[in-house]
Amino acid sequence: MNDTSIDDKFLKPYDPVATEAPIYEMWEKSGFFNPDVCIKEGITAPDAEPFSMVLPPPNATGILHLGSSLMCTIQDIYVRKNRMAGKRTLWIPGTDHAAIATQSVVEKKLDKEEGLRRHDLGREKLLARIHEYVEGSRATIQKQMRAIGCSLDWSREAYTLDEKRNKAVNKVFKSMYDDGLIIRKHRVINWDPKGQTTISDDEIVHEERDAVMYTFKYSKEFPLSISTTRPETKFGDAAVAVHPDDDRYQQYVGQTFNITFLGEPLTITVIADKEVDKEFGTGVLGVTPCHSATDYEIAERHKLIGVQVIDEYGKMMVGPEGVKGVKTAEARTKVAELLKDAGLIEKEETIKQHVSTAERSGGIIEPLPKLQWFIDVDVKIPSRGNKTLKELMLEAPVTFIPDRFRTIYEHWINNLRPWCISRQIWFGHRIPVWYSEDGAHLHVGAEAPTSEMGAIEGRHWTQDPDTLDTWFSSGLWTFSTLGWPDQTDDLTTYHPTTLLETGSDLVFFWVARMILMSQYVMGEIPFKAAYFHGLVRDEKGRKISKSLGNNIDPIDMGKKYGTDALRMSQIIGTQPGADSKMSEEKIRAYQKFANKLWNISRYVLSAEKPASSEQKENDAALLEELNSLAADITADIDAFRLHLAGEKLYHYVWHRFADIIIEDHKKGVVSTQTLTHILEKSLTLLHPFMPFITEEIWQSMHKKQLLMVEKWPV
RNA sequence: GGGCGAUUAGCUCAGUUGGUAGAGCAACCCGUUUACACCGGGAAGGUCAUAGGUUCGAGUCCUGUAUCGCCCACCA
Repeated sequence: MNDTSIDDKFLKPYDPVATEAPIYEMWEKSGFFNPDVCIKEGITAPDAEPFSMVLPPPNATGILHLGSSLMCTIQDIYVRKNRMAGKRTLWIPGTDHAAIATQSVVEKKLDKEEGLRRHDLGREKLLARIHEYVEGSRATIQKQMRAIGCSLDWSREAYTLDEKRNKAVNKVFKSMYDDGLIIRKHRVINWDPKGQTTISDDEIVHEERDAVMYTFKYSKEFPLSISTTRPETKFGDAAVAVHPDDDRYQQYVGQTFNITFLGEPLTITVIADKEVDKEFGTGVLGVTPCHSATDYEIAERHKLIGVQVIDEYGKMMVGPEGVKGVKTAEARTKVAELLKDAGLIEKEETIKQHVSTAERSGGIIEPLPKLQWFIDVDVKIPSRGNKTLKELMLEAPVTFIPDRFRTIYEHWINNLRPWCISRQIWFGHRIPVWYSEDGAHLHVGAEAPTSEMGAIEGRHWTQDPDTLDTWFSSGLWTFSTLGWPDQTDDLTTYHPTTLLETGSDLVFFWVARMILMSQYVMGEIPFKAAYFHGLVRDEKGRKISKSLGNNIDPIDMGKKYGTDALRMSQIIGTQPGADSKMSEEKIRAYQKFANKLWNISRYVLSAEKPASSEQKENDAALLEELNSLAADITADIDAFRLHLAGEKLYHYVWHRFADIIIEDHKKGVVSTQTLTHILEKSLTLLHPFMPFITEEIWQSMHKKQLLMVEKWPV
């Protein structure tokens, strides 16, 4: 008899647009994205092994790009496979408030559209506008994640700046403060004159530029010549330093000179310090404690104090006419001219120089002395076996994929300096520190101290105006999303998380910070393995950028070729840690594959069904082959070889199933029963990679259960 | 300056412990319209960057070189 019930939709090519949204809705309604529902419905055993991941929270400013869709696809493959394999599987969504990034986007928007600056609105109003903006863009992000097919547990969604996460942030801050890890101190920090805030060492991008190096003397009377690319800073010099073994200058070491530098009085002490390179320039280093981190350290060692000569807007605070009040770049030229006029310049040469710029604003970093909050990574922590944060990070048993990232990570930790965590912007977690009116007392906590808390009565307390580096709250993500500081069941079950998957550009910013925070707060690693994907580039291998206009919108691609085709095209040919190239042509290739699968299903579903079960000569061998494929695919996924798993499935479905097995069925050497079985198992194995079309076909086979929770066949 | 990665068919890339080079796309020839033209069949295409070494045997391991790329870095 003929099965006439095959759906008419199979008579046409596969239509992803009509299919995908209803399928996602069906999944979401089932509640199976939430592991608790899976247990309640008997899909998952209550004592099954957990599998958990956090979604790297996209920036609240973000729209989805090809990097995000690759990330979502990889993670969704793991989540779906493990859920099908019977694990208690949890994947937590969220968004990142991305402090500086978001505030600057909104500020630019306000300036452009309404001509408003941050101080026109004030703190409260600006924050309200930012929150409004963030709400809108979070909704977009959620929609996009659904479009990619992410099987995220939306009931557990989190936001790095929501109330619960704020509670976690404040608690960690207090605890780190009490342990002496968070300290407030004066240091030369990275000041971004454009963004008007400090930034951490990691938020600096080095750019190579041409610069003129001047070799000159402060004055005629001064015996030593120095070399610098920044003569304008020399008004702040406190010393000149030479190497202790440099015979040329030993006679001057220890002497102090009171001189005049272009009309400004300077007191210069000659010191010996091993930091100085004898071979560079004249071998004499002008020490400017307030405007160079190196010089600050040298000065500290020799107990010298410098004067600040550049302000927060990058303008000169001292100097003669034409220098004072002028921006540094301009002042530099002017000082060079004045030195030339005074006959003090000995040499001028153009050299290549690395300039530090702020990652977000592009502003040229001005090292300035400031009182800021830091996390010290070299303080012994009694509650953690007297180990330092550095040690806790180094010994964390986290597997890196590919493993070369472990070396990169360790190298970074070994060179880590105190992490500056305070920012002079308004959007973010407010530093939970209060100062008494007279400045003599300090209180750490979310609220101003009350008398019960042992505060001194009658004092007026003001909260620190600064906010925290966005990575402080991101660092808590694996446990703050699971309910910490409350001791929740989620925390017990799902932490440490099983896997973290993210871009290789986040090794330091985020991955290292999560390991730091989790090791300190939880006393355990945040995840057992960290998997890194590379950059997604265009077909010519160029970075995706606004100025090149080479952006490919994954949502558009999904509509045009099908989300499954997009997912496959991003997985195949992409190894962990390596950059990948994307083109529409590649996506189109997998659209054809989706359609092939569609037509295979059409054939199988309309194949004549035998009255009773029958065996054909090729059946046994085919089933054995399929079992071995399933084992192979499982091993590939578990060993992070998604590109191989995807390729093998593609090859099997097209060149074994379609080309050979179906043809053999036509010849009568394969039973319909076996054919149907092969289709079902192929759909199951393909489901994590191509969830929409496989579910759609599965549903057309009149299955009671969703393919999404079908048992993984190994 | 330090570290890392890549180099395989025209293009994009596989090649998991060393055992006679693979796929997709493009191009070429032929065919088919009752699963699929978003198709089928066929043929073509590579001294695996380069020079050495280890081995019975190297795309795969070791050393050097070149080119490209990335990350880190307080030589002013």
